[in-house]
Amino acid sequence: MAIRYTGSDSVQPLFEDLKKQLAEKNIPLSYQRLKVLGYLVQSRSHPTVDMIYKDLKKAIPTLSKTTIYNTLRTLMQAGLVKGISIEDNETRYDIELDSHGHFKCESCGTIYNFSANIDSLQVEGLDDFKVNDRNVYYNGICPKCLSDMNSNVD
Amino acid sequence: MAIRYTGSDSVQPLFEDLKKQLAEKNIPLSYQRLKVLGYLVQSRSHPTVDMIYKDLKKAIPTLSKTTIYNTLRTLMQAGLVKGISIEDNETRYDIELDSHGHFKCESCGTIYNFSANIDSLQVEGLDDFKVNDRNVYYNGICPKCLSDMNSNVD
DNA sequence: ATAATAGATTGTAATGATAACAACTTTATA
DNA sequence: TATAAAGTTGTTATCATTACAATCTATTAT
Repeated sequence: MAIRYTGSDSVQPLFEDLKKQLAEKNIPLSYQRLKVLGYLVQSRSHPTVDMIYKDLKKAIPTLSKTTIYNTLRTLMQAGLVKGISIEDNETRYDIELDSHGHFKCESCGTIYNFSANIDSLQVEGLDDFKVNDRNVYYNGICPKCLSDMNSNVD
Repeated sequence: MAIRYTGSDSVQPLFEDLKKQLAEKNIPLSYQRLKVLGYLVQSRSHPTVDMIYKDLKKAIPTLSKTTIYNTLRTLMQAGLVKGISIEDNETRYDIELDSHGHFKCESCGTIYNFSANIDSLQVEGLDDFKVNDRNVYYNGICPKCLSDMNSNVD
């Protein structure tokens, strides 16, 4: 399977580490920010702003969508969160961990992580460029949808 | 330099080849479609819909933006054109050639091509996935902006 | 050549994600 | 406790993209 970082045992330490990183950067963790960060850490589902909003709204009825946008911008500027846009109008957000690729299923829309050693990619002609970030996006059909398709063929 | 496919000598054959491909797929080339395709081939600048529209509007005053969208969708479905979305709300369009990476300058917004051997990338965990497309997106500062920054330091 | 039909183009209106902004609330500081 | 700074909220504005209906163009059959 391609999904990584899903072991629930790794969630808690990760969360603690992120909180520490924010403290070090003097970014105060309000209740809302804490919840957004916790959502990203625990779901690991590359959610959209709307997904985060709808889910957290249950626990925080006064929550505003603007706060989600603001918080995500703050977390991105702090380098803890990354926005990923795979040919979709809605940006998705992911905790910034060690380099990994993203696979988007064209059938169900799910975005999977997969292990990718970005240093192994042979590139040419970037000698004079200052590279800050490297992303790998794949598209295709995920195993789940592949088997669904096969069982629906008549 | 990272830019490829800019030799003007290669533009004409490329254009002819694309026209042939379209003919083979029974996609009629209207005047508008021809112009859009020609724009993509000759500029190789990863334009947005608006850029294409504004530029072609000069030559075709009756041109509609919807036609640009329609044409690009048609060309994408035919596999000749690819939409690329590097963390920007506006989709950019590129002629589909042999695999190459895209570099977006965070300062000036220009998107450069660079040579990338996507087969060399070491990935893991995609055995059960059907991969249809692979993309590599880099971010950073381009040489031009780098030198501008240096000369502006006081 | 002409009529019928399918497809392409156009302009307008609708949708939906994101940003701008001002008012209000909370937290930190003196 | 008073004051300032920052965070949150709701509303409004913006802008890319899509939906849709009307018009135009090209192709095919008569």
